[in-house]
Amino acid sequence: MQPGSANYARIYAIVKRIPRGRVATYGQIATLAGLDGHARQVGYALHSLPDRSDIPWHRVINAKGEISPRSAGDSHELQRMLLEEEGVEFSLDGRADLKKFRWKRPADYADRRR
DNA sequence: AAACTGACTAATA
DNA sequence: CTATTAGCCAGTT
Repeated sequence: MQPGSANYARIYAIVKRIPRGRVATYGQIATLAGLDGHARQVGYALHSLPDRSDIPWHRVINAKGEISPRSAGDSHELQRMLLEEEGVEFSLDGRADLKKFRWKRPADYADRRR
């Protein structure tokens, strides 16, 4: 983790809630985390994430339903593989059907905290 | 401190 | 479908 982890913590908290076989977009995460408009920040948070963290970072993809390629040019393949194992299917273009796999936060989970 | 960068998104053309 | 523009804002240099 890194400086200013206040926001990171929220982002991670949301990502952690993404159930198996589901994905969420950066913008969505940002909004759910109360950081509406900070989509990029979400990307940063995940970027700084240690490899063996318990955060299912691979379930976070961009608004096109695609896995965001990064300069490093490696882990995004792994990401796709992980998602496919969870049941998320990718078309030949490497896109997932957000209509089907997009995670939606349960409306009444509000009291679930503690 | 100013400029640059970036796992982004959405609206237009 | 691609290209362009603009909005967003923290981390790095």
